[in-house]
Amino acid sequence: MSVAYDVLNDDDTYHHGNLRDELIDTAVDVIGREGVAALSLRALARDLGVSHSAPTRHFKNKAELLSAIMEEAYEDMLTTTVDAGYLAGDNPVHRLRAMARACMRWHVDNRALSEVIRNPDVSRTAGRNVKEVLAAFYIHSSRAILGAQGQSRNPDRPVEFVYLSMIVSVVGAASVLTDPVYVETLPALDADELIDDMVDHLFPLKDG
Amino acid sequence: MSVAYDVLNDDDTYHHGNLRDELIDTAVDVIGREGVAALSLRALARDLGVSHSAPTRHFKNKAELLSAIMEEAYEDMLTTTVDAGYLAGDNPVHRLRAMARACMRWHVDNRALSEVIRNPDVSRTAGRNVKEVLAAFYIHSSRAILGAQGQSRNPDRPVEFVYLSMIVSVVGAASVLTDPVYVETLPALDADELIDDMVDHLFPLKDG
DNA sequence: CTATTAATGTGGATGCTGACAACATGCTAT
DNA sequence: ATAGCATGTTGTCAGCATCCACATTAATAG
Repeated sequence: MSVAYDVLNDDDTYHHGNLRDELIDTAVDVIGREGVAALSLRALARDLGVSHSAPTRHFKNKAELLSAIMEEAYEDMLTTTVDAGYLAGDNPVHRLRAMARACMRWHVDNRALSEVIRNPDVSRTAGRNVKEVLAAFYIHSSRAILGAQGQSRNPDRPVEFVYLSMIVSVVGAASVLTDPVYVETLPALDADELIDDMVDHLFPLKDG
Repeated sequence: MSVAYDVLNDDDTYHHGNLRDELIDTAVDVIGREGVAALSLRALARDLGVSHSAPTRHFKNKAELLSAIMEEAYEDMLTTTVDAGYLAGDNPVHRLRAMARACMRWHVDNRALSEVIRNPDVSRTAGRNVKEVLAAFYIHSSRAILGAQGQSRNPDRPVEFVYLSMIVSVVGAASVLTDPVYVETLPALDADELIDDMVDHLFPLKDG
């Protein structure tokens, strides 16, 4: 009894074919433009020309969609950061600096994803996957930190604290650099300069 | 004791008497327990034993309520930080350290308020008031930073960058210390220790 | 002290959203 | 071919934000 459909969509197949991925993509799009609060499963479905409850097949609810985005985001952040470390060569200090810089840049370059993983309402739903990624992140980072400490950078500061300083700086920079209030309040806030400045003070090139 | 209770119990007055303030209070309560996403004007109205559209008289919509909370939060954060600076005495380094520590503590001690002012969906609605508070915050901070630089702390680093480092550390620490994922992932994460450690590295007591 | 007005709270209506259930379609393997 | 499964559709319901007309109280002017 589906003649009505053919009138509505001429060349459309019944199945969308790639709904899950496109849901995530357009969701990230919407978040980047209007924020997490503006996200609506029904609006997403409309945008993709699909019935209002089609997303249910892929994400039981809104929290699950955001959770999936968070997982992908964390994985992307991890690989980006670790890759930058390896590309930086063998000098431990250079490697650590490259990792910190890459991680900060990732947040600035992926505003929407960063906003999602920094959202408490989302991170409250984090599962084992996310925690494993963060554990891996900690391992990679602490290895690099130990290497840099071998070159007399903060040699007697506990590794966990150095790691936390890095994370805190990254997350804080992401918050400040993407927050419209700070961006408007502070004159000439250039992301690259701030990132360089912070990395220099976290892990200085010269001995301190 | 409070008027609200009498209204709830038997002495049914038509007017609530203090609805605006109690809306804010219980909203902060809810946010602290369940997060911003769980906030609902109707649920607030129910909790306060008032009709579902009574809040409209005080806040046109949810965004306006959150905006009001943000304003109060910023003001509270400013005065707490500035007061701590004055109480720390005349030594500029001590003063700056006290301010940074107080600001971090404020975020940790006021999880819900901190969550609100770090929420991009909320800060997008920030008005002149909030921006003026932040401008005042910058003035107070940069004065303290200039004083500390007179004692050879980061003497040739631009004031704005030192200020931003402080803000970034504060905001980042707030994010990390209140994020369940990080709290669970990292072993024995003590807020006080981390704050002390970060303040020591931001504004060291000894010359560096 | 009273009458008028502004502030505050009520109740109902509408439209959007999340969530669930029953049904339809197309792919794949046997 | 056909059974089973993944995917998409329609229908429905409850919760919520928001708007509106109306009721009650508080404040104030005369």
